[in-house]
Amino acid sequence: MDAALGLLDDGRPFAALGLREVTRAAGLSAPAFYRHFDDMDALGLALVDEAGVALRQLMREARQRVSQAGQAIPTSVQTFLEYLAQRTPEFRLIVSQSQGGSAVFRAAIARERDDFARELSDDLHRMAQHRDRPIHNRRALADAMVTLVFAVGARMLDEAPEQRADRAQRLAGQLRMLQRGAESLAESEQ
Amino acid sequence: MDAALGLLDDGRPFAALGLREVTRAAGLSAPAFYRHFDDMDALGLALVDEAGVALRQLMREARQRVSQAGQAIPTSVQTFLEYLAQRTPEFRLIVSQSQGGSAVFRAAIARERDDFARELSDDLHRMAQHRDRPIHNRRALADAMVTLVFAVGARMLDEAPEQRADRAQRLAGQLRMLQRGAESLAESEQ
DNA sequence: CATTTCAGATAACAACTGTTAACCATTATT
DNA sequence: AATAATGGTTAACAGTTGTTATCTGAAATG
Repeated sequence: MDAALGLLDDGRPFAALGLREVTRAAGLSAPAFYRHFDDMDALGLALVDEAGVALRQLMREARQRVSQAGQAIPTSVQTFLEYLAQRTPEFRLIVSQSQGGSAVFRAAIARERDDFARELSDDLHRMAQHRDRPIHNRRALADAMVTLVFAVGARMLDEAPEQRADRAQRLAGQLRMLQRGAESLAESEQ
Repeated sequence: MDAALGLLDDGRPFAALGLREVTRAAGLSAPAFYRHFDDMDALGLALVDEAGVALRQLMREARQRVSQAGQAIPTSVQTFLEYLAQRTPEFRLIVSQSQGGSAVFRAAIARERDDFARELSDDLHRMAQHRDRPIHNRRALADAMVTLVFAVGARMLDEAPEQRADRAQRLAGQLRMLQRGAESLAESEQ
């Protein structure tokens, strides 16, 4: 699995990886592959699962930090940046497979993403009660936020740290727009 | 070029296409490929260019419709939906290559995307003057909108028309959140 | 009309692909 | 201590890949 991740530098899609190529990178013979996976697809799914676990860990960590330091948006973006630097290959796999994989893959990733959005939606609910500012359409807001974070994260993969910092700051601003907009729409609805 | 697009159904990444495979689908012999392109990369870039042209056409059309019918966000989303249905393979190529291609590809697509965002930003400027509601960070707003539209469009590729309609409606709501948020932030800044 | 360009073809190349069969140590299990 | 399971090996397979050299006919150009 590490060998496969290692081959996914620049935008190399997982589907363009060969079975033999992976075993070669792992220092094994080609038939040894079948001792571990039926298929290249099986390997890919295992990697997506692993990346999902890491993502959930990240989210728990972000929640904890927010509960201590407040500043929900900047803190979360900061945590996300650290995750990105630390788990670059896994995140690369997720974003690349989310649109460059077969149906099974895309379904698996969509599930991870939806989990993420659902939990964020719950967080927003709690925050809204706490701050006493209702939110217009909680689920749509969470969805937009997650979409934005993933898309910006994907673009950051190509960039140097300074550029990443710029983009992160812009991302925080965009998230604030979303949040503010959802609150404002809730008010003018009443 | 049509043959290559035809091979890109489900999430098949362009990088996983073979030269021989493409010529075979086109009803040609393999060496005939070299009469037209140096490389598979050259083919890919040509396709991206073509898709970019279609995208700019779309935008001009959307602008024209908005200037007649008003309703900027719903009209634009509607136009985008039509584009999506009509140019599915090209759009699929764009989203798949935007994260599953080599550096050259990603650069080419990023340029198209930034053009799109810049023109939208100008539109927003004009609209803001017209409506007399200033906007907080025009460029970031346009960027977020484009990001959202592309990401949602990508997810719609897998879906049936009814689901697409739902998602389009949600997208319109999310864009409205962004717009409203940008206006609200501009007000509270003064 | 002669000639060049264009767009195709066939044949052949070495290299690589995924997969299977048969075999071999080491490690666990009974 | 005997047996089974695990994780690896080599050899071989038919197919496929990208690329080159060489040839052919039609179309455009002079």
